[in-house]
Amino acid sequence: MQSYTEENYLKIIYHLSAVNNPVQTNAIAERMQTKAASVTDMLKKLSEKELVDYVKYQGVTLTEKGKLTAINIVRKHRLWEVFLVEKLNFKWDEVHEVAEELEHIKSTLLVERLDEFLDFPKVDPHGDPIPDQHGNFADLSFIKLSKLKVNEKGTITGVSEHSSPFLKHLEKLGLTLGKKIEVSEIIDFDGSVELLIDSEKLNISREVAKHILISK
Amino acid sequence: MQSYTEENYLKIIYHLSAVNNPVQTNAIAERMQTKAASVTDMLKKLSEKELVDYVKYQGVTLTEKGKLTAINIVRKHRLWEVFLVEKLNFKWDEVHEVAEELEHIKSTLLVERLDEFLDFPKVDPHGDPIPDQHGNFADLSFIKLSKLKVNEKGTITGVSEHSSPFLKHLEKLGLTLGKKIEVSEIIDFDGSVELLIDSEKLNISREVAKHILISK
DNA sequence: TAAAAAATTTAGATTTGTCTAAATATTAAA
DNA sequence: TTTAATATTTAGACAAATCTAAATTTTTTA
Ligand SMILES: [Mn+2]
Ligand SMILES: [Mn+2]
Ligand SMILES: [Mn+2]
Ligand SMILES: [Mn+2]
Repeated sequence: MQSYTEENYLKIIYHLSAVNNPVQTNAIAERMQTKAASVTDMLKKLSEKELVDYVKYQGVTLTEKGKLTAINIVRKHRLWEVFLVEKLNFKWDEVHEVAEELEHIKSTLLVERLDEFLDFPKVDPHGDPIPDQHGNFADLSFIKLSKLKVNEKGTITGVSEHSSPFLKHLEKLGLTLGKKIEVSEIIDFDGSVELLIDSEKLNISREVAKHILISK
Repeated sequence: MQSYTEENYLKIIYHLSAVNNPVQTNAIAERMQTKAASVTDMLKKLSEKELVDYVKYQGVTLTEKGKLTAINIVRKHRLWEVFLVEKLNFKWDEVHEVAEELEHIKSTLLVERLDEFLDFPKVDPHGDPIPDQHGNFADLSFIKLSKLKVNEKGTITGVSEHSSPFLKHLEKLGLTLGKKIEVSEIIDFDGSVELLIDSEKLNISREVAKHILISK
């Protein structure tokens, strides 16, 4: 059994390793809002428990056991986010903090019943895929909206930035999951993107476009 | 803000003080499954935070602030139990352990939305009253089934023992909340009670009868 | 009311997770 | 390829919550 803290380390290592493997001490420290020295201590402990492979100065990789543990936490996090939005009418920018706490509740029965109650959702309110109880993800293919060319069409199916200000901004612009969009123009001057949504024109910054995920 | 551990102490002091006020160190130690010395340490800390009034060797009492904190945890515990039974099809003997974890989740919005989602329940799956957000309980009056005389009738509205074996036993006997019963005989020999439920006779031990709560 | 028993507190350690400052290793630059 | 910069680890401390063993206080019993 892992502590709350150990679970958070595993989850963060899991997310970071998607970008860069093995994962570096400083990267973990930044995400955990702690100091590198504390991370080193924890890596030794997780290594002792065979949840990570850790080589001094070289970085850390999850073992199979560590990976499954991490994925299970991600599963719980995302299921709770769906619950909060679908059943308790939370906004998509309000769920993350609470899910950070709920993801540590231990009962397996609870998770499986929650999954069933929510009708086995495949994605969370931000379009992130929800792994099944064996840790398998349905593979969804996304493209960044910023990669689309003029006249290309697609549907908003995710976001790669989860901060409340960003999500609220999208909401205000009407850029929510499921919306169909078409790129009508890409402005030379600043790279901003002009979209057609419901036959209305809308200009968004390149920065925003980079964090909107599209499927065709 | 209190730690998970502090919250558990406050909740236990709250429950114990209903039986015996001020609450004694050893009583707390037993309920917390810890040692008296650890309790003394924590009482000093809670006293420091003005959550309890503590006099060395004399025992401890909750302050108004401590009491409200404790009641809020009880509120969350019971709401989550309702959720587990009503929405996730848990049995009444399966909910307590999970609720022990869920009761510490911090979001106020979550609690109020959950309350609404559950349609503002007044009692939990064991018949225990759920306080409102201000800490007020609807006052329900119970009598122990063991206090009823022959020919008296009533409805099962609660239990005063929450262990899984006891609850499963009641379930098997059909003695669930809402059932109407009548005492048809009290056996001299062992004090056991003969009931009429749905015109069927059922004999239960005095020990069981003591933990079933009746309203008329 | 003095001794014995029970309850409680203090003293001193331990574990977990954290920190700062100093030492060491790795990587990048000159 | 030596030096400088960056990344990481070690050493030593600390706060929270716990424990055991010993000391103290309160309560009960004789
Ligand atoms: Mn999230
Ligand atoms: Mn999410
Ligand atoms: Mn309970
Ligand atoms: Mn209950």
